Amino acid sequence: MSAYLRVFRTLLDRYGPQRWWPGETPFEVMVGAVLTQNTAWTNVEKCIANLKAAHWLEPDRLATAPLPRLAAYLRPVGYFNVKAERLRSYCQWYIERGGYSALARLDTAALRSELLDVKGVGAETADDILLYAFGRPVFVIDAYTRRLFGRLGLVRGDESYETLRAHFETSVVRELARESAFAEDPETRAVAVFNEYHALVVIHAKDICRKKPRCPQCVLSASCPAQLRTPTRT
DNA sequence: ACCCAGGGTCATA
DNA sequence: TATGACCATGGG
Repeated sequence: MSAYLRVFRTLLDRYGPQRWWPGETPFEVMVGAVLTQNTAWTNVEKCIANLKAAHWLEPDRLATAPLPRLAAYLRPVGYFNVKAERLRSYCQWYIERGGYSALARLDTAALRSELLDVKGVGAETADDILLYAFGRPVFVIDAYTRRLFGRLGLVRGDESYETLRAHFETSVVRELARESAFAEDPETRAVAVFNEYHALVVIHAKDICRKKPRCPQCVLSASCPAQLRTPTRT
């Protein structure tokens, strides 16, 4: 089996399917994607709970929200002034563009372009939304992905976001095409694997890197000097 | 007390 | 194109 699928299988065997993204609706996924920027997910959960309790977890409500009050609900995620503005401008765009059903009619390239035009939505947030809210075949690149595959020696890690995304997408799709055990069409298969793959990378980071004492095989934490180059043996 | 967290924008060279 | 400053709370 090829390198990227071997890593995928190893993580899947260890942790099982993650069923991402955590969130009950596509809109909640979008909100979480904005709020989790450089922030621990446990803090995001508190803010989602705040918004739900206030009945503010709706596009119309957030699009017209007074920034000071919205920022107060968002306090636990940090950067709350910045994120209040980002979340509100995202919802304004979301409503202007016709909401989910209208956006879902766009092809993936057009939808990404629209997302990137929203202030506060960068490459990773856009891809989180494309993959986990719209079900598009996009491989999300984050700091964990760079660290893990960099330390595995499969990439350098300092490539541009788009370079890495194209690399992972083509590599995984190519490796999947050699598998004969799948019946679905290639795009459905890619979405399912990209979805699980990113989730497993993040779960692996939370599992390994946060333990104390730190796991000596850790390849994800920035503060862990250990190098693990053969984690994919089965 | 220090480091890190499922980034992004803006100013500068 | 590529760094660096900045945003800011919460848990280890």
